[in-house]
Amino acid sequence: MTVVKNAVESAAEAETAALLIRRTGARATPARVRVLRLLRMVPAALTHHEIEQAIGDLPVDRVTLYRVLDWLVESGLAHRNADAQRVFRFSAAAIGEHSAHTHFRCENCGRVFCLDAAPPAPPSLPEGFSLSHLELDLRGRCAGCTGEHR
Amino acid sequence: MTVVKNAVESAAEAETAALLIRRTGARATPARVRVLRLLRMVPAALTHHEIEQAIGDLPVDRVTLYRVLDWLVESGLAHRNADAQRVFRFSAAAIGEHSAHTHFRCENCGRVFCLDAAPPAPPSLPEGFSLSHLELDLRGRCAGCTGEHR
DNA sequence: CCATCCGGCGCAACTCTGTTGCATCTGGCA
DNA sequence: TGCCAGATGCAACAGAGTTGCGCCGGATGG
Ligand SMILES: [Mn+2]
Ligand SMILES: [Mn+2]
Ligand SMILES: [Zn+2]
Ligand SMILES: [Zn+2]
Repeated sequence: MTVVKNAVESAAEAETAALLIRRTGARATPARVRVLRLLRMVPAALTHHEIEQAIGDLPVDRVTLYRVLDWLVESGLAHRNADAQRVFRFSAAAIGEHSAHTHFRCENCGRVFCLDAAPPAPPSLPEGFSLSHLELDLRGRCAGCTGEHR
Repeated sequence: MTVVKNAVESAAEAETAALLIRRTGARATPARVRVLRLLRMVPAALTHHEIEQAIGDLPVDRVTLYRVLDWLVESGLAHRNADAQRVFRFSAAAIGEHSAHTHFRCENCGRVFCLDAAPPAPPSLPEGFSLSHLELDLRGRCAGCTGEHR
């Protein structure tokens, strides 16, 4: 019952991912669809390694996965940022909007959570300075990690 | 004239660095003093590689430099954070005050400027999240780099 | 249908950044 | 000055990501 429902939802999610990919003019290959679907369904920023684990059955080649992730970032469908352990983490981009938004990074598990709080207004800069990027960097412990030992 | 003055200032900076190091109870070794002095004099967060270049004469062993940087971070004299290219960058910690303040990083020359604008108020977090660090990350072009080609 | 083409894939080898093990050396104190 | 815990230097290692190149298979045109 729930199994069937999940399977249907799963297929729908895959189709959505495929559409988003084709919309860019590129091919909706299995690797791309599977990775984008995963990123869109998981509320966190995942590492290359975590993604490899998560799509364990029918494994994707290591390099292919790197190239899929590069392509997703380049085409605007995903974000990449280096975590505190200097490993890249990938998360699905918000559909319509590329606009800046606020992130919370858990210092225990390394995951990144996207908050819907609007970014703060930029402060006044010294004469001659120009701003191209503004982001509020928030770190601490996520709900899942609060109260865990160490 | 200016040469002499710079040399004196240079020695004074080195002595300050040595004092800060001894104050922690550890040895003020040449490598530690040279690295901390550099970080304190440069208004930017530098990579291991950039630091190696900057203290070019009398080179420090690669591994020793890594260990010096680890020690500086561990002892609270420097900060480490991974940049967008997933490389660690190191900067001197503010002496008395660790309080959050606003930084502007020039994407052309890489320098970091400390603004006196107060950091924004923290947004409300999801249930169970706790905040330990808040920083406004501002990037763009500094006054010196505005209007330069590329 | 078939030929062709080109984007994507798989594998191997490589680079870059940082770490670990271990022998040797030395800063700072007695 | 002599001592020795704590630093250093060298070599080997590890993880994350990149590059080169030949191959494959889906799209496209006849
Ligand atoms: Mn996000
Ligand atoms: Mn600062
Ligand atoms: Zn967490
Ligand atoms: Zn600049």
